[in-house]
Amino acid sequence: MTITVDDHTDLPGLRERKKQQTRQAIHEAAFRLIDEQGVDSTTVDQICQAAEVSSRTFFNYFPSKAAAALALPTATVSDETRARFLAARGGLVWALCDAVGSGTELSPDHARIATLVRRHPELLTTLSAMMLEARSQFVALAAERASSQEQAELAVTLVMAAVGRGIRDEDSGDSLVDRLRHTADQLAAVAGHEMTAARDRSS
Amino acid sequence: MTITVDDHTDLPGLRERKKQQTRQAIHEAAFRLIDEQGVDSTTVDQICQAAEVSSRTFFNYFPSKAAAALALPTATVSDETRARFLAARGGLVWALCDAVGSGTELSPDHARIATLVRRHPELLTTLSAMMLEARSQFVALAAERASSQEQAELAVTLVMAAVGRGIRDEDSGDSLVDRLRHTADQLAAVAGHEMTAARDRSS
DNA sequence: TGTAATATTGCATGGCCTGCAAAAGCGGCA
DNA sequence: TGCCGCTTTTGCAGGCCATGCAATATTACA
Repeated sequence: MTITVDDHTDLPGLRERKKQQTRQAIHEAAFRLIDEQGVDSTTVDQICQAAEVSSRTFFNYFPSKAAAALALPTATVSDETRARFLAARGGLVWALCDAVGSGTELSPDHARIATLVRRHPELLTTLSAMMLEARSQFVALAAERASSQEQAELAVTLVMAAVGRGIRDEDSGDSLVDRLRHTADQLAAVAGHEMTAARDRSS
Repeated sequence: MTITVDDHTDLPGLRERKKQQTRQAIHEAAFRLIDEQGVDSTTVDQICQAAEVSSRTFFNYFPSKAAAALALPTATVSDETRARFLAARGGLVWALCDAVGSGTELSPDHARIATLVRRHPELLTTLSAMMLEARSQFVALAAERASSQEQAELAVTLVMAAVGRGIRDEDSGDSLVDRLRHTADQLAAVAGHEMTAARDRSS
């Protein structure tokens, strides 16, 4: 007789738990060391020693030390995010801020990561590379609600640009989603203002 | 008796000319090989062989093969660009489009480079890293005309976001500067539209 | 022509990252 | 408990990228 646990909770099993544990250990070590010493002065081997894994294992989990320090989920649009986006009321950009923001926010400790990025701007290139990676997915998502492909791309471009700012001022009590919306609003203001004036001028 | 050339044209001298020539040779080789084989399949040594320089010399000119293929000028705000920006009429974003666009346009063959980037998206990360590098300079520039530091940063954020788009549709006959302005305009439209609606809703 | 300045090169070094195959650990089953 | 299939971890080999240093070649100029 198999002694399986009776409840229907998908308990992950020892295997999966250990994997997450290893991943977390690597991330923790990378985070701490890079925060203390900076990116360039920290070697992968150092991180491996601290996390007690082989360097080969390290690269099974992360493609680079910077990625390990950030440990952002593969910025994939989850089904849940997608459903919420499609159901959300409000405009395209408004809803997109929610999708992007909450997706990023999923990371257990995005506040810590934002601080790390602020203290070590070298990480910005890695971060923006990751966002670039995710971009096409968000465009596809946006296209499901946009009136045109172009509008979808523009909206994503705007929100992605806002992320850079939204991550910086972590201090304000607002959630990342709200900060994204606020920044998008400001961007529209700073441009729209004079742009409409310019359009008048040129016509 | 010194036999100096009499005219006041700053002719560069043999030394400088050779340097530019070497730089150009490296760029040309990197461009061609990467266009043919992709970034990852092209090694620095291949580029060096094609350009007939040692690999050590390669790194005296460019920090990476991707940078060599793009060969964008160190995206520094030239005095001329700065002067034109300060003198320009029109709004902050409007003028900034000119500064960023013409600065990028200085590259002798930005059209070729835009095509290369489109054909090899891996180069996007390098490109955006370069833009990130230049960002602070443009923020400083913008601050000289902006009413606040925040406005300066927002304006630069917007224009930089537009660059990504502006580089893509090289086809339209417009200049990069005009395309930047157009995109900034669109961005403002796509956001401003619903954002003001949202603001009304939340108040 | 001779000297100073600068550019190029070779060499050594260290770090990053990947593929491959062996070893170790986990999961189920009798 | 003991065995078998699967997944993860590890070691190793190897290639590439990138930088510092010192020697050499080239240019500038008097």
